[in-house]
Parts: sequence; structure tokens; C-alpha cells
Amino acid sequence: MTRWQPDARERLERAAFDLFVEQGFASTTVPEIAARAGLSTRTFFRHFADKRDALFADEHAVPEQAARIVDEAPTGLGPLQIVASGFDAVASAQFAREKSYYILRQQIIQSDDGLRERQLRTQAALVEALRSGFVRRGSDPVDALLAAHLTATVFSVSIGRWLSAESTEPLAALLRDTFDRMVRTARP
Amino acid sequence: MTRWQPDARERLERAAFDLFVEQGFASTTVPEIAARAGLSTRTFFRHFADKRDALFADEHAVPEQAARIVDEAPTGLGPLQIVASGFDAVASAQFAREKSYYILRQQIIQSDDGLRERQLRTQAALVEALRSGFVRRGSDPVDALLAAHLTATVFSVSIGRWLSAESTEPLAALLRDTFDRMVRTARP
DNA sequence: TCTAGTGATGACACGCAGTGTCATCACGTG
DNA sequence: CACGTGATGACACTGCGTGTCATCACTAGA
Repeated sequence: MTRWQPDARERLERAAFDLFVEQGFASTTVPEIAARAGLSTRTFFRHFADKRDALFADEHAVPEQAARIVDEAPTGLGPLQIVASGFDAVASAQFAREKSYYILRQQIIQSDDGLRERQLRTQAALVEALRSGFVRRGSDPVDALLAAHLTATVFSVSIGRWLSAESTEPLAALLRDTFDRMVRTARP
Repeated sequence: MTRWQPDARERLERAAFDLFVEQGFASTTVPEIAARAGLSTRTFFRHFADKRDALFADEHAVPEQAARIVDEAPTGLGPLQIVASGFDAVASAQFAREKSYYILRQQIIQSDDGLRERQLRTQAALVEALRSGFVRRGSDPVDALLAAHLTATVFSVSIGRWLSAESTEPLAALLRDTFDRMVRTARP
């Protein structure tokens, strides 16, 4: 016998996701999640800051990868050129699961105000990671912030298109298309 | 004698703001706010959805004004041209108080994760109001969403610059400058 | 082999956010 | 003078999130 199952966090994540799908986020309590994972309520809060956090465990890696891509880009490229060159890497690394998982997850998020706010916060974290990355490369602070916002917009809009009912295009193609459209839109 | 003071909501707003300034958002309880306003805890929650909401009472008007500006713009203008023409109106209407008030308010917001999330939500509401406004004018759905995001970025960045320590420029000028910089940044 | 950590967990108490429900009270209306 | 109305108060209750201490399996060192 081991002293404890070493995958407590993953069990909690999965139990939370399943319960949110089965009965909704609001009507799922933390004690329920913990019980399904075979753990106590207290242990849940040792792994996640709050109930919403169980749905956003993966997202913590996003700002890190963004910063890495920016830092490792060849010199001489502008912020938006760096971003455009990283589309494929991000599309494959951050969206490795089945598309149906992300659709289900997005449905849960859309069903609750608190979860929508939480998602906006992860996008804000991406903006900040990109901004500071661009500044490290020597960009003007305001230009860096603007480029970071533009980048986050491209990703947010592309993912929305990718998860929409009609779409069958791969994410990387949508990222490129959304990027081009944004460049065109920004010409007044 | 009146049966009750008719300005309950305003008293609660002011009491909340003052207490947040004096002792911080997290260490201020709703019963405290209600007591300072001379009301019960239950009444606080009749006026505001939650504790954070007392800091965002004004912001509910923002999406409405944005939608009105878009709807009343002359035909033939592109989304971003409409936005640029509305800079002065928004700067004067939505920021009528003393600048020191907005600085203080922003300090409170920055001090708490939940408040930052709440602010992101109001920005998302602005994006949605602009998006649907642009769609009503006949824009392509994706282009409308992109233009709405670009607009919200210009406002968010401009307000940040306006409230930053160094700045003395008027908000309308910063809006125009940020807009120009964004157009330039979006050229890869 | 004995012993003193160590790290994840459980158990329990607690403060506070937010809601449902009913009573109250001042007012307007017939 | 009786009745309805709308804002408020009082109270109970659920659930989130935290602080604190005990437990238990394992590990490193004497």
C-alpha cells in the first residue's frame, strides 16, 4: 500500500469537470467534488485556490510558453512578427486534447459569470506576459502593451471561432486568418 | 419625517468606497459598510449583487453609451472611424469627477484579484456592446468583434496612461495618441 | 533498529458572502 | 378608515474559503 495516491490533483480536476458537466457549476459543491475524488474538502483547497480554479489548472502554463516564445525569437523581429511565427507551436501545445473537451469546457465557462471573469483573468495574464516580454526586447512600453493586447485579441477571437458550431478549420489556420483580418481592420 | 432616506444606494456606495480606502477591500465586511450607511446588511445586497459591485455602480452606463454612439453615427463610416469620432464625448461623460477619485479607485481595484476580474468583466461588456452595434450596422461578425476588441484596447490603455503617475495629458488627447499608435503597431 | 523529521492528508471550528422568507412601517389610494 | 405598496429589518441557512492541530506513512541518520 502506498501512503496516499500520488495523483490527488488530477483526480480532483477530473471529478470537478465531470460534476460541472453533470449538474452545472453553481449546483456543484466543493465537498461533492472532494468526495468523488476520495479526498476531504480541505485537501481540495490545498490544490486549488477556489472552486473555479479546478477548471483552469492547465492555463497556468500559457503565460510561461508565451514568454518563452517571445524571449527565444530571433532579434530584429517586431512583436507581431514574433507572435505570428508562434501560431503553430501554441496551437499544438496548448490544445492537445480532443476538441470536444474544449467545447464542453467552454460551455461550462459560459454558463457562469464567475467562470467568465476567471477566463478573462487568464487572458489578462497572457497580455502581461507578452507585454513584459516585448519590453525585455526593447519595445516602447506603450507599444509593447498594445501589441500584447492585439495578440491576446487574435487568440481569443480565433479560439472562439474554432470552438463555434460551424467551424471545421484547424486552429492554426484560424489564427492566421484572424491575424490578417485584424491587420486589415486596424486600417481606418 | 420621510419614511426612509431616499439615497440609500448612494450612501452605501460612498460608505463602501471610504471603507475600502481606509482599511482595504478584503478587510472590509458588508455589515461594516451597511452600518456606516445606516442600513442593514440585507439592504446592501438589495442594491448590489455583491461586495465588489459597490465599486462599479457607475460603469453600468458605459455599454449603453457606447451602443448609442455607434447607433447614432452617420452611415458610411467604418467601425474605427466611429470610435475615433466619439473620443471626446466619452472622455467628458464617463470621467466627470476629479481625477484623484479615479486614481484612488484604481488603486483599490489593483489591490485585489476579485476586483481586477470584475473590471475585466466591465471591459468585456463594452466589447460586446460595440460588437453588436457594429453588426447592426452591417459589419461582418468577425470584423465587428475584432474592431470592438481594438476599441476596448484603446480605451483601456489610454485610461491606464491617464491614471499613471507621470501623465498630465487630458484623456481625449491620450485616446487619440493611443489610437494612432495602435494603428501603427498593427502594421507588421 | 530506533528515532526524529517531513509532507500530504483529515478533522474541526470559524468568519464571511450571499439568499430566502416573513414581519414591519410609512406612505398613498380608494 | 381600510387596503395596497415598496423599501427596509430580522433571522435562519447554505456554501466558500481559512486557520489550526492531529495523524499517518514514509525517509534519513545515528
